[in-house]
Amino acid sequence: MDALIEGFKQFIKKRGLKYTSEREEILREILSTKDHFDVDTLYLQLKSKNSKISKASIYRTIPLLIEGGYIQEVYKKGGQSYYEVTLNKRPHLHFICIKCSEVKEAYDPRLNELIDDLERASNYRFLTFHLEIFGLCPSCREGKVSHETQ
Amino acid sequence: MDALIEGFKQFIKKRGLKYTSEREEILREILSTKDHFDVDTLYLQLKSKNSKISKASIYRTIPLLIEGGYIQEVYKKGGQSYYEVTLNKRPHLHFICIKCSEVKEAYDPRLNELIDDLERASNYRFLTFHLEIFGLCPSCREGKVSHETQ
DNA sequence: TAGAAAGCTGAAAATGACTTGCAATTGAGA
DNA sequence: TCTCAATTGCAAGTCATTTTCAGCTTTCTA
Ligand SMILES: [Mn+2]
Ligand SMILES: [Mn+2]
Ligand SMILES: [Zn+2]
Ligand SMILES: [Zn+2]
Repeated sequence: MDALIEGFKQFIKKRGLKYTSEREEILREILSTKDHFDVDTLYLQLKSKNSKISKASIYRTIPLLIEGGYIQEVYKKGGQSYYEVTLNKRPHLHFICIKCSEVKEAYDPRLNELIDDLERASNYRFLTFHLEIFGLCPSCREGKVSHETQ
Repeated sequence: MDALIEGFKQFIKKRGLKYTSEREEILREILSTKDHFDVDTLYLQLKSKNSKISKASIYRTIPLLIEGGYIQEVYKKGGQSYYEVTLNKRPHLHFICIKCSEVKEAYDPRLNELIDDLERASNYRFLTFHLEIFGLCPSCREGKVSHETQ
């Protein structure tokens, strides 16, 4: 249906890999997710739709999706990696509340400028970056007790 | 000997904790380290000096040192956390080569300005941040075509 | 300064995210 | 349809970090 899905199929085939229903299903589920996601959440989402896909397959598919440019790892929290769909996303930073674990995105053109400048001024080749700011979100700084907690 | 060590002792006692030789030894070793370090390296360093301190104690002491402002977690690499002494360090970013794993620090006042601005413009309380840039270091980008993946 | 309660410590077991081995299954070209 | 390498689910394995627990210090008090 989607040009994106078709592109993924071509990407997979071009690499001499097999285009499986599992791989497509995983990509479709990810594309339907607007938020950041981790493997466990994705697994449960698929399971709730009666999918039989295993976590192992998700773990094996994620590197492919990253190499294909479909998703990116965007931050780590509580020992797990979180990802998001790359499409329609510009580089941005993540604020992580150390109390309630809420994550919020923020964009600032100065960040991209800064990173571009740093790359130009160096002999490095920059590929991606993570900017994670840790602190207290508005409600948690109010000394409220959070019920969501980790 | 050091005012820093004495300050740590006060910090520990003020919290109603016990000031043990292990805690002091760990702090001393960390202060003698100029570079970034991880738990394993620190453990082996201590061991090579005939210290009997266990990894468990290191893992238990690190949060205290962070809360006391003596060290900070500065990035994660290969599934491990890396730390550095906070003293005499300004906030900075880390460039991580995805090929050789080399890590290099970089400072840019614009980064701090940006972060300060973002905090002022929000209702968040910022405590720390990690800016990790992933890419290829000068020697690794020299097209030594690698088949070693990544 | 002895004695006891509260904290600590090392060693080992437990955790939890992620990876890997393997036998059965499936995709894709012939 | 046949063939076989790639892929999958499951279970076992890794590995950093956490936790359990019994013995050992630190502190406080009498
Ligand atoms: Mn994001
Ligand atoms: Mn640093
Ligand atoms: Zn919060
Ligand atoms: Zn390199």
